Amino acid sequence: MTTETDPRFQRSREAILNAARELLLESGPTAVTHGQVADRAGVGRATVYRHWPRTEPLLVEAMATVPMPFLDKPTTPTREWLRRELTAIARQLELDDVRAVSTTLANTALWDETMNTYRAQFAGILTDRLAAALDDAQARGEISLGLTGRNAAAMTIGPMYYRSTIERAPIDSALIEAVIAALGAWSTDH
Amino acid sequence: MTTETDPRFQRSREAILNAARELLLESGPTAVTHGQVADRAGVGRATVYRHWPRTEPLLVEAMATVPMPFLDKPTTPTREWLRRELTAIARQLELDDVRAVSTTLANTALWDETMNTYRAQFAGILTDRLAAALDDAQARGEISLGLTGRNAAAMTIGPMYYRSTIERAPIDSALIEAVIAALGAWSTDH
DNA sequence: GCACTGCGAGTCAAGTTGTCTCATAGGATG
DNA sequence: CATCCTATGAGACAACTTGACTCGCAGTGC
Repeated sequence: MTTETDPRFQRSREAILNAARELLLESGPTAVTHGQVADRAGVGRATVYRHWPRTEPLLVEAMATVPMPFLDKPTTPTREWLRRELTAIARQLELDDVRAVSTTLANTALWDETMNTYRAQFAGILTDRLAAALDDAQARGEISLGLTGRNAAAMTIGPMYYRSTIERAPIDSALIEAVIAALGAWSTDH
Repeated sequence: MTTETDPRFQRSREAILNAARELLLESGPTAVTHGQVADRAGVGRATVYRHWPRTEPLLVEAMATVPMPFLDKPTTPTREWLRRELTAIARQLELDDVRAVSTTLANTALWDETMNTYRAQFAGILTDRLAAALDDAQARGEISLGLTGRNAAAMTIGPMYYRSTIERAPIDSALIEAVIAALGAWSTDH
């Protein structure tokens, strides 16, 4: 039996990750310390140090346990798929934990390389999936794109992200329709 | 002579604010502690406590010393004014300190009421100024708005903010043109 | 020069951080 | 069931941080 498969190891690991996530959501990234995590998780402080000698990687892994909004596999018509997916992202952004994770990510990534890697990965997935779906829609003649695939992610998710994290107001469907319309000229016969 | 006008008081205050700002930009909000600020500012630790018994208000005031991008007084044609102002905001967002302040604001405001007040104020100024300028442009017949004034700020600043803080990539002029076009139907004779 | 007061340096208790040790008990193996 | 292995909890520990307080000094206005 290796360490990784030991049930005791797994139990501690899960308890620590859950505690770290709860602390992040309740009190912010600064609350994720070895001591507070140990108390919350009901494990010894030494155990937290054994699993994660540094808090940053623990915070990254704890954040990764929060279900983040990603774009699902594209369906046609692309416009309907977009409306559905963006509405889903809007709903997710209303959740405290998604806001906490995304703003913590954007902030801590400025000074922590581990966080920056996670940020780049997160942004890359969204950009790539949206660009691929839109390229496909254009190839099928559903849209004549008004901007590059690279700019599409910023143009669609950007306004919702800003509304949710800076303005801290709900995302109305008019905003979603506006960003969809802003992508280019949609053909009517789809 | 009151305390506030005492040059010694002012000198300490400035040195502390500068040190706090430098620490924020170099190492993030967690680096802004009484001890580190005192060392950096070249003042005694007790002096920092005398001026700011708690670190959050110090952090807020230090952040307020960073020149943030705001929309300048509108000129006509509104489209030109917008292009100029958004380009200025884009340039500002490329600066490390503006990114640091805005992401710190979005993140810490989730758990700190002082920060949340500052965030609301910041967001409100941008939203109001943009809405006023666009309403005026519509009254003058320069644009037929495709969205509410309330959604205009998210639609224009959102994509640039997302590009700069989540994607961490430069803001190209195509993105700026795209957000301007997305606001509505611009008349050609202006 | 004189009175005032902000300041630096230092002290102190309480709490935190990171490391280490050791007895215990959970779990695999036979 | 007996045996071995090892993750764990409890605790000790030094180093450091935090927040509060004291006091002599020196910059400042009069």
